[in-house]
Amino acid sequence: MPEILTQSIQDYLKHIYKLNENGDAASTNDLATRLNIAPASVTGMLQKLANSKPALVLYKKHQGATLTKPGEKAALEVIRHHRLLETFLVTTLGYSWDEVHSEADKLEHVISEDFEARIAKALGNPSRDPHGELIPTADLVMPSDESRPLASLRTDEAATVKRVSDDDPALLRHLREIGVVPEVKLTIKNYSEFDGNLTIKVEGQKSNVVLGKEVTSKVFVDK
Amino acid sequence: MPEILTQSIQDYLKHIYKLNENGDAASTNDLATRLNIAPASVTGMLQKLANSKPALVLYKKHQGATLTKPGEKAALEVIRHHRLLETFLVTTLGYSWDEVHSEADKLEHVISEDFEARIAKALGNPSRDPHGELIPTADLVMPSDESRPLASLRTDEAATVKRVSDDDPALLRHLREIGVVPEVKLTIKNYSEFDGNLTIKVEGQKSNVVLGKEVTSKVFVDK
DNA sequence: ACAATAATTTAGGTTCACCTAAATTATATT
DNA sequence: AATATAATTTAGGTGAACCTAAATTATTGT
Repeated sequence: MPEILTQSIQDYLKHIYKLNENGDAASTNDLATRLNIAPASVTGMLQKLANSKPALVLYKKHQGATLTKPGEKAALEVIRHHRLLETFLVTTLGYSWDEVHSEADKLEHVISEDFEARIAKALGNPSRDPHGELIPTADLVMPSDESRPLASLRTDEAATVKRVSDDDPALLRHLREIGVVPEVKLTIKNYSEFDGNLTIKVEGQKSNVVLGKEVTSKVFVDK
Repeated sequence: MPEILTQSIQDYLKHIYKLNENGDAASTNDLATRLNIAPASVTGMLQKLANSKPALVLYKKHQGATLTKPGEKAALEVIRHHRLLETFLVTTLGYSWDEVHSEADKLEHVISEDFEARIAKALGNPSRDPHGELIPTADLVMPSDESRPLASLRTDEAATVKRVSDDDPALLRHLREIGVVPEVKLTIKNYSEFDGNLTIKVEGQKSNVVLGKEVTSKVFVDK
């Protein structure tokens, strides 16, 4: 039924996409948490999205939702808008990387394809946003991502920061302060079995930092 | 009741403001036409806006609506957003003046005060948009406008174009073609009593043009 | 295996902003 | 002044996207 993709539907698809990236179907509860709405409301919407033609999600009771091809294309369109906008806000209007997320969350739903094309061109068709996150291409293909969580590294391993999660401004300000930004190299000095903390030497920083899983699961690196 | 100004309410206030500029209260029918909705829906919304606290409009049955102070401030905020955005799109993204209106109509409702401040600064706090329309100041005061419709001029009068209506792309393309843009000088060569047509010599153009009231009522000039 | 707990769904609202059709009120014509 | 016409309002919907409370289904610990 939704030949019109409302703002709300776009948000559902975007979050289902992100939850699907971790391998499994997006659960009702996880979606409710991320969308800040009641689980019961999510059930209703998933049923609607699954029964629309074309179906945007694949949904089996109690087993969460997965995107169909059309649903994935729609999700990638929103994500492309979001990441291009974040890049644009930083590059053109001097926003810092912790300030762009909420602004992009509102703008992503209202810009035209023309606007998208114009900022993409003005920015030189970037492949990553200011947080290092990959930008879907104009034909809505998500480039492959080799990076893995910083949390998966162990003592003496070295790697390069590729991207960080963009949705927590406080975390972003902290990461900037300790120099953990895309393309910076780092080395693991110690791994603690008990709490999963990592002691890390960051390229260009005098002293080591100790980061917990809350942080290291949101930073992604390449070897 | 609306301590939250929905997109829809913002649109009502903006259009009531523009209708009020012509001296009289905004009628139910005129609003319905401009908002592309049924007159009955307008009545409902005007009642709501009049009964909200603070009241955003002054409304008496069958006599149309006028903005209250809070309503006017809210309207000017939307208009400031719109006109700054139009200026930004033209200056920064290379849009032409006939392409910006619909994009700004969507963006005006979602940008933050921070975004507004950033583009205002980047543009050097402009006082007019690309169509010459005055931009309300940051403290939401509309600068006074001395201009009058081109349609009010008569044979041998000369004037400078100050602004043109921004909402009809086809008209804007035509005006650009014949050189009728802000700050251009022109002289009335003839006025026709029968149809109100004006024959006009536009500065920098070889031949005169004849414009009907549909056009001359949407171009504003200063002596 | 069975109860306790957690996750999910169903059922029955609500609000917002629109709609149509019918009734009413204003305005204009003669 | 009476009537035709136009503008406006009332009344009674609708669909989208939420909500809460209760019921159901899954999962987990012992």
